[in-house]
Amino acid sequence: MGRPPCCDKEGVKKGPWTPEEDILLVSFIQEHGPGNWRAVPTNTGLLRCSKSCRLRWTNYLRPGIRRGNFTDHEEKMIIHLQALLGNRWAAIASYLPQRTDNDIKNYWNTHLKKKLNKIQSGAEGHSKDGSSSPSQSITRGQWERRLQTDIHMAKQALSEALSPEKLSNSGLSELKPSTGCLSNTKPAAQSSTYASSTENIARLLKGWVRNSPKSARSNSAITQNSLNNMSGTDSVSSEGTPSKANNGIEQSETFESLFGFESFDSSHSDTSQSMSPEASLFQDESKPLPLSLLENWLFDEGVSQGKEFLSDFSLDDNANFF
DNA sequence: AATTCAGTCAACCGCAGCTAA
DNA sequence: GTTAGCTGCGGTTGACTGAAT
Repeated sequence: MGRPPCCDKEGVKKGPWTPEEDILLVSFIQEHGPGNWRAVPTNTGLLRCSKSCRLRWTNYLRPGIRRGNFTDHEEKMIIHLQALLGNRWAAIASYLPQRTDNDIKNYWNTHLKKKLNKIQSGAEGHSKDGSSSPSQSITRGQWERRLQTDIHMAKQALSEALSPEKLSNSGLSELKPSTGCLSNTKPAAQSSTYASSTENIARLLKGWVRNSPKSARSNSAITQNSLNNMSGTDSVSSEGTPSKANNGIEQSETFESLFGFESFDSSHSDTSQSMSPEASLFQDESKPLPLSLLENWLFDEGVSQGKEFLSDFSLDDNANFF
């Protein structure tokens, strides 16, 4: 009612972003901070839909994004979190603040799925029964035991993964601040057309915090920063004040705070409407979320949502198991 | 050297939830 | 209370690249 349309379908540019477009977008965000995406195309002159601008920012230009090779630890975390959370990439990404949900999703689809399939088919190859399909070849009991084992391992690995000592000692220690806010591990594949320009964008962003964006951020912007990105490397902290996080320089600190769930401090309480259920749950805690809470939540919701596999589990089994 | 194939990933699409008018 | 817009999310697509033939 009376609102201008999000983006006109005609006259909207699609496809890969050019360095010039990125610069426009970054300069706008430098000035105004992320959020209010609707205003971006009109104010910058970009012939892009606001959605596209947001995506470009969150998946590519946002400071603190780590690109390229996933560490073993990250890989394990993704596998285990996926086992627990399902394809909730945004939720998973919140545990890996330097990775975008898109990246994690891509990595899952291109690497991990295959890897797991291989492992699975390898395992199935051992349990030969010959007469029926692999999935039918194991008895229900065997299947349940295997599932229990998997879940147990996932649970263990997740709690290990989320323990601070592990974080500092593990591959995640690689999350130490790097020289640039944008990745320097850009795969060669992309470098041909654009990698060098991301460096330029990175340079542009370096002065971002110094000229920190106007703190006035819409709730949605804060929500986006705190949840979608969760990196804390956006210049807008909770309460909309410039944080000391700057261009990914404070990444390890960010990581700490993430895993301490400090990002969900009470100042975000007004953003809960747009949060995912798990995010809302976390946010209400405003302190480290015990794994058991997460699990409880998962099982509260999980049975009804895509976790039907658990419904074959007796509740007693679950109770004993967890 | 040319062609085909497979892998990767940035970007788009459509939906759902929320909010403003 | 209703409608329409905004944002976020997950699934999917398609362009690009390198390897294989």
